[in-house]
Amino acid sequence: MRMTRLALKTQREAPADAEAVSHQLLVRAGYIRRLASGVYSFLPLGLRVMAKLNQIVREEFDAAGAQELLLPALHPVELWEQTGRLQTMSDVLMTVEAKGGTFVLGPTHEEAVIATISPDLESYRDLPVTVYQIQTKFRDEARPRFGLMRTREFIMADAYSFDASASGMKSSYSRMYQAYLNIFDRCGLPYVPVEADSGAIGGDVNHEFMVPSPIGEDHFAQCPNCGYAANIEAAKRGEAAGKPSDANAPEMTMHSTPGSTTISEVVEALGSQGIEVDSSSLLKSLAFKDANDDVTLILVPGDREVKVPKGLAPLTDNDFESNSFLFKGYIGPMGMSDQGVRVLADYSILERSAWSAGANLVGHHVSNAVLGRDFEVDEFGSFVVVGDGDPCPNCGDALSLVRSIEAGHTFELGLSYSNKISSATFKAEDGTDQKYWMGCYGIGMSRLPAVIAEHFHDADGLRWPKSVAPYQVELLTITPARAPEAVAFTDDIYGQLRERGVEVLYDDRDLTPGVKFADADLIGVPIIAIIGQRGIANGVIEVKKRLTGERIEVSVPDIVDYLSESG
RNA sequence: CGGGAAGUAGCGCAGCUUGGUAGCGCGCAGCGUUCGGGACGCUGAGGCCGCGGGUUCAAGUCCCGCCUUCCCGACCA
Repeated sequence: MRMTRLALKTQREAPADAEAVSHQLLVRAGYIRRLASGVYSFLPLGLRVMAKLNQIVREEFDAAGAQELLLPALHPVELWEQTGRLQTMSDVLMTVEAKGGTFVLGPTHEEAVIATISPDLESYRDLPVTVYQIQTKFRDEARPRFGLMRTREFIMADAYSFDASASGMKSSYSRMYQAYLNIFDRCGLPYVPVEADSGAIGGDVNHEFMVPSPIGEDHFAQCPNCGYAANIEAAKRGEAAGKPSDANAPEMTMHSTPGSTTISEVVEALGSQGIEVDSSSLLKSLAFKDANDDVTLILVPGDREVKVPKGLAPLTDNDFESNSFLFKGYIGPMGMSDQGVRVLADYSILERSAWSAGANLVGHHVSNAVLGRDFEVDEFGSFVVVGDGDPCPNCGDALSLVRSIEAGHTFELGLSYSNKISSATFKAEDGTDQKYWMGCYGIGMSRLPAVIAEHFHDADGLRWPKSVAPYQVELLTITPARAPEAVAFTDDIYGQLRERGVEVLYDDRDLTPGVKFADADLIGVPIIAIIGQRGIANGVIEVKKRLTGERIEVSVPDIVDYLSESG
């Protein structure tokens, strides 16, 4: 493509609303442009990058046995009522009122794919099948940000596997998992597959593909020793080398702490009475109820955030009334088993012998409550949001937290969707109707250019890896208006390279050299060939590798071969 | 949804305190000089100063309401 013909205008300054480097560079270099908050157009260069990424996904998904199709973006609202997600995902759903009724603008396509494909999957003989699409999704994000990173309209590659059994699902899952590894490898990105929480999607086993980044909105915990890696929402801590409880601690003592119902207030109230406590030596005792309204108490250190196990919900004011022995703000673990309350404690509770805690009496807390002497715990486990330095659940080494961007997510859904949609059945070998065992697999395609740009840039601009670059080679002529020989030469090799199928961007604009160099660096094509009268006279062409900054001279007769091989 | 900041030419910004002919840089058009790392001179085009109302002889500027955008938090496949 000749730049004199290319719809492109680079900008020297980034728009004021661009915070992230990727956002600034993609806008400045003319890859994307904002149309509304969280809504971006892909300009010709940006679309070429998307096309490269889409091709990588198609090749790897196809190789894994998946078949491409295209589902609608408009979904009849009834479909979403069936699975209950009209309510559970209402925060992000955008709807359209049309003559034919109400439609959901698909934020994900589990419902739509089942409704579409189930007529073709009537028998166990038809399974397994994996289908995928690359499609625009809509989510009414509370806060779009960082350019392409979090948008309200975005492109996702999403695949769905259908199997006749749990084991079949697992093998479909592992094929797609491998495809994911291949895809991120080919994008040149550093990434870590981590165990994840399934969130609103539901299901059991699932992995997120995380790319470490300072602008990431997620964190995962990683063990440098054994390789354990899990999203902060799913990460578990292990048991530290335990400290035995000290039964010789001073007697448990009650203190008056009126009006102190938060950790910091209690620390202050006790401190003013000369009792040395800080938030880490105060028990945070939180009461939850399960589906049967049975109460569970969870103990974590006062400076830690509790990670609530599935199936438990915080007590409401009504619940406090019906459990008259629980006083909000003054709950402690002492005597709870007598009340029929199950007491769970984080492993970290084992690391200290004497605790301060609520006294189960309004306006009072106790000090020197000792585990095994003054209170009992029914079960220890991982009940905190994991932090830097917590022991790894596998090997006990210190975990570290890594800030990261979620680039992809894979789920074993099991029967969770099939059970909610009546058409999700097939005839099994024994003649009975069975439900599909499903998996789903999503990659945030329109997010990837931003993730890659975050990783591959320098002060001068973008530095695309070859596999996703909009063009492989850029030809840049110096002062074309005064260098007819160089122009004729460049026209010639431009034609030859195109004949060989090399993707070439040709900066034939009659601008001062500085502007052209700066634009080349900004746009970030991996190989830049600089052609001037001077080089031609010396029989050499200067070639710059954008990624490394390396400059080499290639003799004129070799230049086409060189560029088509390295490009 | 809570807290903060901002909307003036395609982009980046000044002008608002103290009301009186709307400016600068980049970009854009023309002419000339330049030409291996974002050159220079001259000329020119381009504005519902976010929207609506109010105060005033007069509002980009003061007052009220609304809208939009960005940041922090909450939320979140």
